[in-house]
Parts: sequence; structure tokens; C-alpha cells
Amino acid sequence: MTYAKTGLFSKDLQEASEFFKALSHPARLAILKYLSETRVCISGDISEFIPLGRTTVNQHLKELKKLNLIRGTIEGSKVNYCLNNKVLNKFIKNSVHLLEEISLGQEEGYC
Amino acid sequence: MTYAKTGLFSKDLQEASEFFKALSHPARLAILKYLSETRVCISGDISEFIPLGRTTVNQHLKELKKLNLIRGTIEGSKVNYCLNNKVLNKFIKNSVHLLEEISLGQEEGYC
DNA sequence: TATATTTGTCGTATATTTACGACATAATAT
DNA sequence: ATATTATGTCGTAAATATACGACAAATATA
Repeated sequence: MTYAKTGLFSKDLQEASEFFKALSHPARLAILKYLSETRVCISGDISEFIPLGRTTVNQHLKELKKLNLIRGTIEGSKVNYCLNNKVLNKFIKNSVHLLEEISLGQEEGYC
Repeated sequence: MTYAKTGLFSKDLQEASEFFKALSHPARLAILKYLSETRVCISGDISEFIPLGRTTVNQHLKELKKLNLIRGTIEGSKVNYCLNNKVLNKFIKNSVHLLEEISLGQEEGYC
């Protein structure tokens, strides 16, 4: 196909949409929430907590790692996962700003 | 497949992820931003503004309409589109709350 | 050393998304 | 009445996402 037309849009919108895409599956939101609560935990804890197969959870972790929203550090045979708050907060700040830009100064409905 | 496992997660996460999915393409963000600026405009203006084919833009509008983020009202042979701020603001409020819940009370990185 | 544990990668099947051309319909303009 | 405009729908091709079993590698345990 003449695919991947996402490059035709502004950098801002591209970045924001990528962040939203990372958040577009309940499993990934659940992982972020879980990591927010546990601060740190090993891979196995996450896939035990999420009601999906271990391989699938791993794939979701990969998606989150792709955007640096989480970090995994090896410790022996286990891997500790945690939020990368620096990056996460930057994305949150930007996307909240974008959403406010869209909704601010709006009355009920103009049509 | 044993597909659509999204139903295994809480209603909150399901709803939030659906909203994020609606925002996960730069074209849809661009449409929302455009409607925020113009307040109202016709379908043709949107597909002219967005660097994609008319059919594709229509499809994106359909996605946004599916979640009631926008509204389309027929006027003769034209269709006026505008934001549905009531619904939009509800989604924004909920998702900002969720994101804050995830990021709040977090130091730099725990691993 | 042999075995179990923990994790990651590869391949694969199916579902969904993205993008668009071709066609249909209704309203407007000529 | 006919042509043009504005919009929507259908079908389809290609790209991506989702889900998982089978296998591999490395560490920890017996």
C-alpha cells in the first residue's frame, strides 16, 4: 500500500498520537497502573497480574518500552520493571496540553 | 482466534483505552484540532484540510463519531461537523485523572 | 551436573486499521 | 431536465495489532 501517511502530519501530532496509541489497549493501561502501585516488580508478577498469556504481556511490555514509558533492568535471571517517570510525565504534560487546547474556549456544541 | 480479550479488563480501563485509541492517529487529532478552531465546518473543508483522501477522512470521522466526540448535522447537501464538547470533556477529564493516578507520587525511577 | 525457573524471541493465525477507488444518492445550480 | 456538488457506503488491498505456542538462553536450585 501507499502506507504510513502519518508522516504527513506535524511532529507534535505524530508524537501525541504515538503516546495515545501506547495507551490504546487496556492491558497496557493496566500494566502502567500496576507499575505505579508496585513501584518495581519482576516480569513474572506482571504477566500473572494481567489476564493474558505471558508472551502477549511481553509483547505489550515491548510496546511500552519502545516509547521509553517503562524500564527493565536485569537482576540475575529476573527482570525488574518500573515506570520511566521522566519520559512518562513529559508525554502526559504534552498530551494534556493538547487536549486542553482542543477543548478550551468551547461552548456546548456548534452544530 | 480467541480474540478481543479487552473485555477482561475493568470498565474504566476499557473506556479509557477506547478514547486513547480514537486519539491514536494524527489525522484524527488534526480533525479535532481543526474543529476546535473552526467551531463548525462542512465535511469537505475537513477533507481538504487533512492530507488524505476524502474517503479516508470520512472513515476517520466515523471513528470519532462512534465515540460521540463529534457531531454531524445535515444542512441541504452539506453536512456541518463540530465537536461534541460535553462528551469530549467527560473523556478528557476521566483520562487526565487516570494519567495523574499513574504518575502521581512517583519519584524518578525505581529500577 | 541435572533440573527447574525466569525471561525473551520467533513464527504464525486471526483480527483490525488504514487508505482509497468505484459507485450511489440527494441537493443544488445551470 | 441535466449537470454539478457534497456526501456517504461498499469492496478491497496492504499494513499493523493482538494473542499465543514452541523454542532458546541464562540463571538459580537440588
